[in-house]
Formats: sequence, C-alpha cells, structure tokens
Amino acid sequence: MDMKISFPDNKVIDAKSGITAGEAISLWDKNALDSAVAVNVDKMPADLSSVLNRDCSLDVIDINSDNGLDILRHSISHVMAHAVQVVFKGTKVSIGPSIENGFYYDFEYEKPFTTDDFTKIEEKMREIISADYPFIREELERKKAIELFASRKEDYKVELINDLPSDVKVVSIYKDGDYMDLCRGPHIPSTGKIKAFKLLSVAGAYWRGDEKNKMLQRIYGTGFADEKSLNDYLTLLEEAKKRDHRRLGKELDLFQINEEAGAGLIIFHPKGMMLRYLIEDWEKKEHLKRGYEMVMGPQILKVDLWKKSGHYEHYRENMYFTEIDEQTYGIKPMNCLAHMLIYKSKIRSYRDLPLRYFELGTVHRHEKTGVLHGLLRVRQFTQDDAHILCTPQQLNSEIRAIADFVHYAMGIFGFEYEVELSTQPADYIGTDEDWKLATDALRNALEDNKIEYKVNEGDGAFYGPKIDFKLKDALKRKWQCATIQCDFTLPERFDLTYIGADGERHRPVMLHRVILGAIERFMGVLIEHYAGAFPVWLSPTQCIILTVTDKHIPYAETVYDKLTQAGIRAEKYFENEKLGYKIRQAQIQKIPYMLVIGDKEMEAGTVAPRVRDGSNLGALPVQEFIALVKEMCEKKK
RNA sequence: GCCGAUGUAGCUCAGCCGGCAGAGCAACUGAUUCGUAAUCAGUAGGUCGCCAGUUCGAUUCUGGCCAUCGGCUCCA
Repeated sequence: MDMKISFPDNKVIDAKSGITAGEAISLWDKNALDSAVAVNVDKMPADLSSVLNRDCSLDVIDINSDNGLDILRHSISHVMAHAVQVVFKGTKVSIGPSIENGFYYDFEYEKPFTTDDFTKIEEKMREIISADYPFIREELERKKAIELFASRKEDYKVELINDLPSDVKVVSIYKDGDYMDLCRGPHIPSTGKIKAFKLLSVAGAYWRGDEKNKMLQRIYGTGFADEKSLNDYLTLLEEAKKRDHRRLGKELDLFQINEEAGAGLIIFHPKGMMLRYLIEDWEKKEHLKRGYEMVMGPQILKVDLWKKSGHYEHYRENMYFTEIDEQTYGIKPMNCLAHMLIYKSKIRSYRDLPLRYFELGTVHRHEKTGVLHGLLRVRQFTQDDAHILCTPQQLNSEIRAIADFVHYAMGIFGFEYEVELSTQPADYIGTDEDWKLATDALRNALEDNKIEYKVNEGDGAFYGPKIDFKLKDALKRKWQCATIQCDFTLPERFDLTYIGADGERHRPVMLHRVILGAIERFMGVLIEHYAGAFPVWLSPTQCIILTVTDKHIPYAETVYDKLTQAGIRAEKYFENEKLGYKIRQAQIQKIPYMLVIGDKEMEAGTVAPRVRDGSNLGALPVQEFIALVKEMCEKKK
C-alpha cells in the first residue's frame, strides 16, 4: 500500500506503508539524517524509528535546534540514569527531564552521591554510548506497566503511572540495553549519537517539588551536539563566575556580609554606598517628575495594625516582632501600612486622586537560612516602593504609566525583561469578586497597551494579583524586580474612602508597585550585568589620576582639585610604582578613566585619559575632560 | 527549613591517615623615579569558623552550633 509523505519544502514523496520516519527522511534528503535526532509527524514529535502507515507530513528535528537539543539532553539523562543504576546498585529512578542549558535526573539511593562519583558515572556513560544501544520504544497497557515497574521496585515510576489521568490506557517505555524507563519520548535513535556531555553538580530535591515529600538526590548535567559547543558553554560558566556579584563586591570593595553581624544583612562600604546613592538619587528625581510624593513610615508598627491589614495572619512567619513597654510591635516587612494612615489623615475628594506615595522603604523579612544569597536574597532590604490610591476608572492609565516607567528605567540600565501576570494564590484575603476585578484590571491594562505577557497561575501576593517584570542577569537567571500589585482589600480593611463627584463616599483602589524592586537585589543584578565595569554615571570612582614619577605630584594635585571641585569622583594614585603597575591596578578596579600625568601633561597643562577598554583619548585640557565626564553622566552612559 | 559540600593570614588557596602552621597576591619598610596590565629586597601578619568530647597531645578524629557554596521549597 502506498502513501504520500510531505516535507516542509513542499516536496511530496510516495512511500510504502510500514517504512520508518528515518527511512522516509533519507528518501527525501539523504544528508538530512546526519544531524536528525527525531521527527515531527503531522507536527507531533516522534522517534526516527517510528513506523509510518498513512499519509502524513514530516519535519526533521535537527540536533542543532532548541527542540533537538532538548531531545538529546533528555536522552543523555536516560543514559545517566542507566549508568547510575549500574554503578550504584539499588538506586531508584524518578524523573529526568531536560531543562534550560542541560538536564537532571532525581534518584533515591541510600548513600549521598558526591561529585567524586561523577568520574565513575561518566565512565559508565561513555561505555553505554560506545555500545551504541538503540532507544527502543514499547507501548504497554497501564496495568502491565505498573506490574513491570513494581517488579523492578521502581516505586516512583509506579506512583507516576498511578497518577496519570484515568483516560490514559497505554503508556510508553524506552529501553536502551538493559535499562528501561517510563517515558513519553521521543528519543535519539541510539546512545551512540551522544557526542558531548558533562555532569555538573549534585543537589537535594524534593520528590515532586513538595517539601513534605522525601528528598531525592538530583544530578545535574549538560550535553551538546558537539565537543566545541560543550566547551563554549563551560567557558561561559567560568566567565559568569567571574562576574558573580559576591566576588566583585569583594574585589571592588563595594560591600560585605559579615558572619558576626548576621546572615542576610548587607554592610555597604563607601564605594558600594556611592553606587547605591547614585541609583537612589536618580530614582527620586524620576519619581518626582512623574507626580509621586515622597513619604516615610516608621520601622516598627503596633501588632494590632498588622492584624488589621491581614499581615499577621498571612505573613507572620516572615516577620520579626519586638516588645516595647509590654506592647508588641511588628518590624515592617512591607511599607503599605503607613501609607494607608497617610491617606486616612484627611478626607479625600475624587479631585485629589490619584495619590502617589513613594518611599525608599527599608523592610525586614525572616527568610529561611537556605535561601540567602549575596545581595539577591537578604533579610533587610530597601524597596523603591509606592502606593497609588485611585478610582477604579484611573487604574488603567496608572498601570500604563507604571509600565512605561519600568520600561524607561530598564532602558537606562540596558536590561531585557519579560512580563508575567500572577493570579490568585491558595492563601489569600478578600472576596473572589474583588480578585476578579483586580486581575481583570491588570490584564486589561496589559492588553490595552499591547504588552506581551504570560500568566503565572496562583503566584499572586496574598492581598492581590500582580504584574511581575523579570529581568535577566549575566547567568540568564531571571530576577523579579519591578512588580505592580492591584489591591481592593487593604482599602477595604482600612476603610479608605473619597468623596465622589456625586457627593457620596467611595472606595479607592490601591496599586502597590516597585520599579527596581529591592535596591540590594537590583545592585546585585546590576553588578553582574556590567561585570563590575559600571558606566561612567554610576561608577563610584569615575577617574583615577596616575603619576609617572614623584615630581608630577604637585601638578597632579591641582588636577585632582579641579576634578573634585567640578563634582567628578576622582581618586589619587601617586604611589611610587611603575606606571604599568598602576594601570594594571586601576584596570582591575574597572575605573572608567585613568589620567596619566607625566612631563608632557605637566608642561602642556593637560591630562591624558586612558579609557577602561584600553583606548587612549590623547592629551586633553582638564576642563575638556570634565565636560566629557559630565556629558556621560547627563546621558546616563 | 530540607539534601549535599565547604570553613586555614586582608584575598586566593596548599598542608595535617593526631606531634611547634605554609605559598602567592595585598599590607608595611627600604632601595628604585620609571610613559600605558605586575621593579627588587626585607618585615609583619593566623585562638586553622565557634563550643564541647575523645586523647599525654586536636587545625587534623567525633558531636553540636554558626556561616558560606550548589540545589530544593519559598520570595523583592
């Protein structure tokens, strides 16, 4: 029986029913199979070995495509599980998907795996690869599959099959050599197709991601189409390590986290504080331009107020409390409460709205020890927080204005970001009706303004849904910085009202929002983003003056004075060292400009700026250099 | 909080299967006065994370705690 198979180039070939997808592909293009890992049959992914018996369209999944790489990595995870079960008898397997940049597999084994075990596992993997076992797909009736995995004591697999929806009658398994795994597929044709892989790390991971479940051992690894791509990736990891903000924070003398002071608490050194000051100063001005008013609330507020807001009930675990004169106070984990009280201090008219209260508010949250991470996850941090109280009709334009603000701010720093809409979580306050209103308000604002977003179900704050802006750092990790949260509940709980045009009392809506998020976290991301080489406007030290010999010091002093008088952040480096040494030191400190002062400059009354990138601006009068730096600051370069 | 690893000089890291603690860089002193990524010599610097236990003796072995790192869970 003949059938017609079509390909993406619109070529249609006739083939006998019963040939495999792989055979069909080589009939179409004899070279296409070389880099093929799987195939889409009528847009559904399938193995190259899958048998065709009706008219269909085929589309090769190339190893160099994102999809192909996923399939390759997933197959490598099977090979790793295979190897682990051979090397460590009695290991139970659970799940092993491909992930961004690699794959992992979760195991249960009596003893902890260490990175030293990787050598043995990798060796066994290489054996499996050179044996070139084909990946063989088999379909089993659900009950049979349960029996099969139960007989092999693979409890996790049994649980997975049991939990499949009841309409699933048949499951697929894949075999390579004497290993078998429950798997949807597809897989690469055989283990020999694997050319480049490496195991990277081992870590604990809860079964099914639930902390109530047993903790399994997760081995992370990665794989690529070829050795070179793998090495490029490993080099990239090394480069990323070099721009780790914790390392740069030390090297550039920006901040410390001191064991004696406490975990998750940042101590800013002069240079780190200068960076912070520059960011905050810029940000305050930007807020004032946009109709925000600066306010400030206290660090601690009586516990009853936290009960009123719902924080006590829903956020207590993350809060610190203290006793003063037999009264319990909560140390603020959020800034909204004082802002509510400011609103309530007067009778408000619809003409007053929107009110935009802005505070660089320092908050404390009791984060679990295991999650603390440099500047990115801390216990005390300062948010560039604002609460906007407005009428429901004003929501849309306010949200738009915030989204524009975020876009502008991210542009200044050159960050890419993605937008997510997070909806009602399991633990929440307020009515479902208000939640719907709030969620719709956010969604409509996104849609009206044609902002692309994805939905994060159940990820909202306890008092309202939110729009999250996730920016990407050097390691391509996504960090939540800006967020907009829509809240109908707190105005209700605090009985906030305004007098409308109709003379009646109405309830305002509140938007919580941050632009940079936490200043600490933002700085961490910023350090990695710039690899410590801050643009001129943000550099704690903008230029460093290097003397060639001691006799140039008096003139260098006059240059230093002119620069500092002009508001340029300059440093002296007049030590008795060779120029090359000083340049090296300045280079390591990533200072934007080095001003070399020698005979030529002294005689001509100039400076010779060497730029951080190694280029040279030649001799410039000091005033000209000052103008240049000022222009850079003006342009936020 | 959970799993695993780690904690030695300001920094990066050796070392110790129980017997006086080591290097490079940085710092300090001196010599050198030098033109675009490391001049030479010398000096000083450590309760070997903290607290117990075992031992004649613990930085080393054991236990607890603290902190850090890689993840999980949670989050700005």
